[in-house]
Amino acid sequence: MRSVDELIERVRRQGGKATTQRILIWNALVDDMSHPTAEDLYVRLKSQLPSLSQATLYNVLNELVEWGEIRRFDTGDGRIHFDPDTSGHAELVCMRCHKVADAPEGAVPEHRAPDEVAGYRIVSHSEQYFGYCPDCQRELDERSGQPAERRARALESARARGD
Amino acid sequence: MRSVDELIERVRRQGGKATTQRILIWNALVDDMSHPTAEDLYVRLKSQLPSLSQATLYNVLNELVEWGEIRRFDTGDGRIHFDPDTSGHAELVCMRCHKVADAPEGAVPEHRAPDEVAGYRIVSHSEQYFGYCPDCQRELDERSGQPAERRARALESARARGD
DNA sequence: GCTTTTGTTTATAATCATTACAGATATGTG
DNA sequence: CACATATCTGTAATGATTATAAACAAAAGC
Repeated sequence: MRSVDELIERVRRQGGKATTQRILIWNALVDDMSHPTAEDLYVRLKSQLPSLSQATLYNVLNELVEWGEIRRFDTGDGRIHFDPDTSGHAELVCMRCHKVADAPEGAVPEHRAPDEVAGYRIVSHSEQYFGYCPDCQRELDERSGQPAERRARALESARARGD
Repeated sequence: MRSVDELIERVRRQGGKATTQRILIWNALVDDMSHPTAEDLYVRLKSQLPSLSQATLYNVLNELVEWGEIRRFDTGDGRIHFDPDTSGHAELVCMRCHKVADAPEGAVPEHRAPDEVAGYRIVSHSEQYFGYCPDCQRELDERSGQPAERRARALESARARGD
């Protein structure tokens, strides 16, 4: 399902309604490769539809996840990130700054999920590589000579600054 | 790192201290294949060390994750689950009841993470298959003839009951 | 062994993402 | 056009996780 028409068809088939909100959210998401959080999307969508409530956004995101149309994943930053790309690629997640990047083609094994595994009906699958991005490696190395306490404090304030 | 001695050595090497709490939490985790949440662990450990605080548990879990000694992952139930098994196997997660099972050997491709991908220093990796477990498939099928509203309500109360 | 240093723990308060709720609204249908 | 009902909105509630500051305990030095 990549077009709005298919979304509408699916909703209707289940006895649901093709609302402005569903269509808006789907359109915002379908081409978004930035791994946005719910908050990211809310800020963006609010300008297009000022009446939009967070509850609706969460509801629609959850149903899209349940249908396997988008994926949700955790990067360790305390929010859920969403991704419309269900093609089977992996993400690279920095455990220090929580940046997310798609693993470059061919860098790691890729594969589609089977429809069924051990009796489970599979609708999506998700793979993440956790580690430290080049920038954070550099910063960690610079601090490695310092006493442990200062190191910890520096790390904390780096987090506070904005991840 | 699979023994307490190695844990202690690692902590010391970083200028840290081998505390009762770190050792206790590591021991509780190292053989636990149940994909526990922080709350699960807290309840269990509290009986062994009544003074243990949640903050400490979270601190230690976070450091173990940062070291790549355990993995954290999201099942969609609103809490983080932890797993000491870093061997590269995948999890099966039910999107309705949020049960977690290890994918059986050979059911899906398995592989170790490389140490480096696209400049990221990788310390762990995590793969989940999301879908519906046999039990939930059965329940969803039973309800599929009913009007949409009743279906939604039934699902909600199933969630409320206890996932 | 005893003291000092400093990393860690504890208890509690605060945060903040997400969900629940109840009334208002909009969609699809006849 | 009117009806039935799925969905939306705004707000309150929830609950997992994190921040904070004082108390504690491990390691190092003497």
